[in-house]
Amino acid sequence: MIDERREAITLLLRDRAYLPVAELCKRFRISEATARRDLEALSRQKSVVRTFGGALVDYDRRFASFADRLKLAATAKGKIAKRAVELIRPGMTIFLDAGTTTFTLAGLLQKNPLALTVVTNSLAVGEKLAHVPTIEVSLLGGRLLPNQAVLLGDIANKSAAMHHFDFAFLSAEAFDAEGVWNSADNVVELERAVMERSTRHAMCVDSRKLGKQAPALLAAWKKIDLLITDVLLDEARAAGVDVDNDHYLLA
Amino acid sequence: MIDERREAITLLLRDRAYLPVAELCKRFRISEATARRDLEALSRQKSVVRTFGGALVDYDRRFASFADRLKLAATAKGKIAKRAVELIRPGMTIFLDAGTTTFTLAGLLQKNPLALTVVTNSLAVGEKLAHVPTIEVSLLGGRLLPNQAVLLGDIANKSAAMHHFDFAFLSAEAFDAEGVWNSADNVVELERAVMERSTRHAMCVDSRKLGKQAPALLAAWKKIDLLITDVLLDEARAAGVDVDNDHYLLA
DNA sequence: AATTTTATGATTGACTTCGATCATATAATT
DNA sequence: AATTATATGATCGAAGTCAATCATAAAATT
Repeated sequence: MIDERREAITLLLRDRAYLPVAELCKRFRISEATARRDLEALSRQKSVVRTFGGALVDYDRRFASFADRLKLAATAKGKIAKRAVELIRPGMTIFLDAGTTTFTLAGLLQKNPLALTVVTNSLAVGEKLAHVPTIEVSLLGGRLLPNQAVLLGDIANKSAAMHHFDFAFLSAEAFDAEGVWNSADNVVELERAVMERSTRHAMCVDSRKLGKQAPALLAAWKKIDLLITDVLLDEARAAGVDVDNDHYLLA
Repeated sequence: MIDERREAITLLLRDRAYLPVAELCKRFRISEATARRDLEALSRQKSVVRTFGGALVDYDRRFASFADRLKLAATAKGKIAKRAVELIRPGMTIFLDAGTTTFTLAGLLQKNPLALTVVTNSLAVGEKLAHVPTIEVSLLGGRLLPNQAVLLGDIANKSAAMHHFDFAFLSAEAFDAEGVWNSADNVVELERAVMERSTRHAMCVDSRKLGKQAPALLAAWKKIDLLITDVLLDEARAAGVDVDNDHYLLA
């Protein structure tokens, strides 16, 4: 009973964006106290955000704990993103991967607009830049993953082949002596398709990911154009990362 | 001064989704009264929605006055959408066009889920159905139009060719003796590309659009599989609409 | 059946927000 | 410079919201 109701509330919230306590009472024939208790419970489990007098969908929740991940190593991500934008020249067509670092990069582009074409498989990135007048945004096609707002799959891979990128900014889950890793096969398949269509590409990974592995190997070091990270070159090399100065950028 | 500040507020809100009055005061060194006046003004011009203690981005505004258009002829759209879902069988791959009627249709699918593959060029439709467990959602690729959350352009057209649809549900701006019309060339180009890849297609248009024209002719009547509308067949034929009973469905 | 746990509704007082009103300050117009 | 219009801040009573507490009802456990 109680779980059903709370389920119904989150469902309702998905459509409504905002839900006042008073309306909750009317809709479910519930006292204010219970309504508040429901909202408190839901906000505790992070599926909604409380406001004074109501609640709203955690906007960024649509991107599966995106907000939380954004906060992790936020300063490192910020530095990496900053280095990355410095590589971007007006008129370029760039690819922005799905990921928190590239999302941060998109934030920088939004604040300091350049004339660009941006292609992405992330709805978060796309929607962030769609309003910027100087930027033309294209989305890849493909399967829309539930709770992630990311496009993947065969069609996404084929979609990538329909573009050419001057620069691709890719994110990753881990990097070690073998190379750069990511979370799933379909993710690295897309990233490889993008790399093939790019003049240059950069891997944007922060120090938390050094020395780790993830389920799918994206690329060995010799295939990687540029590593942008907050790890010092010496430290990276000590961990077996096979990059030289020409393929490395300190954030 | 005042306009700049209000501009800044909407900009801030784009990132934040929610903005409490108190924070507004701090950020802009402003009294509560002014903060409230700003929010009231912005909500009057519909760019934000007021809540008790703050304001939030008009969620649906991301889809350019989508909310307003949804309300127009809502009952007719509801009926049309209902007729349309009745045509959908489990296992089908269907295309849902961008538009308020097809968005309503998506709402019905969300409430009464079938096992389906849904392809769309509308982010609103895609995000609405992405969470439904039985439905696999694919987005077309293409240019993301600012303030519309719709994918269009050459790449979108080519993307359409990567699928095959058992049924395509298309929306339109107008219909008269000549056929069915829509708002722009790039819109009808995509719709034609979709029609070519569909076993069947249905035009979903409500009575307000009868006897009108729009900038681009989508298709003449002889090329149209099915018209779903709340206009009676006799009335439609009286207005020159060249459909017979086999190609017509009353909503 | 008795007992414990959980969910709910009602009440309370503290706190917050609201809109209205008024006085002041700043900007625009004459 | 004087006047008018607009924007702002402060105050205040009304109304709304909150968390806490308590009593009751329903459900689960024994």
